Amino acid sequence: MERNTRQRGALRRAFQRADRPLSTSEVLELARAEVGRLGIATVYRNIRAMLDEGWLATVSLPGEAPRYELHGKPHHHHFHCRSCDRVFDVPGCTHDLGAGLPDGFTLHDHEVVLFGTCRDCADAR
Amino acid sequence: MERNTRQRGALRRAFQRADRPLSTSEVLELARAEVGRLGIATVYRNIRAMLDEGWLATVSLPGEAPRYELHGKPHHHHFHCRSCDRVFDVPGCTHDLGAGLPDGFTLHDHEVVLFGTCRDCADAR
DNA sequence: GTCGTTGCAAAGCGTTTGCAGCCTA
DNA sequence: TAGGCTGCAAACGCTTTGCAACGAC
Repeated sequence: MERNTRQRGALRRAFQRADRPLSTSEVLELARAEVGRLGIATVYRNIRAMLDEGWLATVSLPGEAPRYELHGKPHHHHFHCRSCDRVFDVPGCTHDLGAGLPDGFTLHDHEVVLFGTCRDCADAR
Repeated sequence: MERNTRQRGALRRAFQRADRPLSTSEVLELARAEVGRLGIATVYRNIRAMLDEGWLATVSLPGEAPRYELHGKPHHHHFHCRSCDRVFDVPGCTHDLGAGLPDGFTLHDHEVVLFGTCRDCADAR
């Protein structure tokens, strides 16, 4: 039976409050605002548990450490700001990605990552 | 001044012969057919050097170890077969990926990965 | 009081670095 | 022969695991 510990609660709230996918270190930092002695092992253990239970979804970007966000959002892609290294959701998907696929290949799924500069970083200049 | 060692030659030939992006362990295995005592550190050092000199390009897939292929191919995306785990090039890019981007965000670059079944795996069933 | 959970530290694992010896030019 | 290159092993950074103590129910 799962117990509602302070640590677990702080981690869930961190994800719920975030408007973007979070890395393990980002979650650790956010949750430590509530639970000062929170250990990194607890973060990893709970993220895995939340993935298994379907509460979180993995956001893996090419060449980047995986990030995590609440599961169940409608289909969307991700924008990676090369300046601040944060990741944002980009709603919708109107692209015809199956075009140009070699004969005999079957498309099941896709992953689109956009790279550029977010508004905050553009404003900061 | 760069020297043409047996190790470096074996690594270059492995990439030239491959028709798909190779991981570090794949290159190590292929090059060891020529140079039995090849060390993994030499593989990493040479891959980095070949990237710096622009001879190789990184192919990073979400949630996967990076792979490398010859640099200079025209813009293309990658198809990852979930059955045989091989990666294939998909030529062309006709998608309007900037659509739907939040205000203030600037798009510099993008990365598209398609997942599915390749022809070989489809035929095998 | 039980036993799931936590924090710490040690262990793993893939990648990088230090160094003495090797080998190409 | 000089000095770039290599193999080995140790160092590194991130993630996982072992274990005794903690605390939710």
